[in-house]
Amino acid sequence: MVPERELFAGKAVRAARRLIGMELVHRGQRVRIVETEAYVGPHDLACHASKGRTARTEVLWRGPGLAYVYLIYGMYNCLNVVTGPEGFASAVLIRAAEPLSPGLGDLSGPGKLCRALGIDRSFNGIDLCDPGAALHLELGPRRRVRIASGPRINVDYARHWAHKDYRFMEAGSPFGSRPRLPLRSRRT
DNA sequence: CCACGGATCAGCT
DNA sequence: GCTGATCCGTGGA
Repeated sequence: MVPERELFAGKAVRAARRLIGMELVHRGQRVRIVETEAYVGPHDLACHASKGRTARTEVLWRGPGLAYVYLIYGMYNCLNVVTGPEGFASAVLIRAAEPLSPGLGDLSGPGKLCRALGIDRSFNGIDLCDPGAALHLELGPRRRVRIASGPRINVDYARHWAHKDYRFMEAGSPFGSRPRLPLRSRRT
């Protein structure tokens, strides 16, 4: 079952927490999300929306539940879920997942996850809440997860925004990216 | 037109 | 811990 779009229509931090434990499905391959980062809006210097609306980032303004896929360092793709009320540009980066289908290999990083699932920029704008979409989300089995938080990775340029605890990970998961998060931990 | 830097990763030290 | 690979998006001239 796909998640309600409303789950992503609020603040990015809330969506980032809720995405932990959800599953991504592409061509019959299935993964379980264990790590996310929130990019909370145009005022967040680490959020691509802070640079203004461009052809690349336009999907961030189109509404919650859509995929924002961009190329980083010339060689890796990163998958995000657009969040917030329509017109408030924010998103959640999917950083790592646990493989549920055989043969997927290591998904412990945003670039690796996209490479393993074959996600590239042609998926930009796809509706992740549409069960018929080539790539979509599904609610996993309902289960309580402990979530640890810490600062986002590689956003040192974002001044005080770099220190905010906008990175979330299933506590103790061996499938997250490094560095691990022994930080704050709380049940949701 | 051109220069610069990045929401990464693998491979090394 | 550090570095290079690799190329698009952006901003300035």
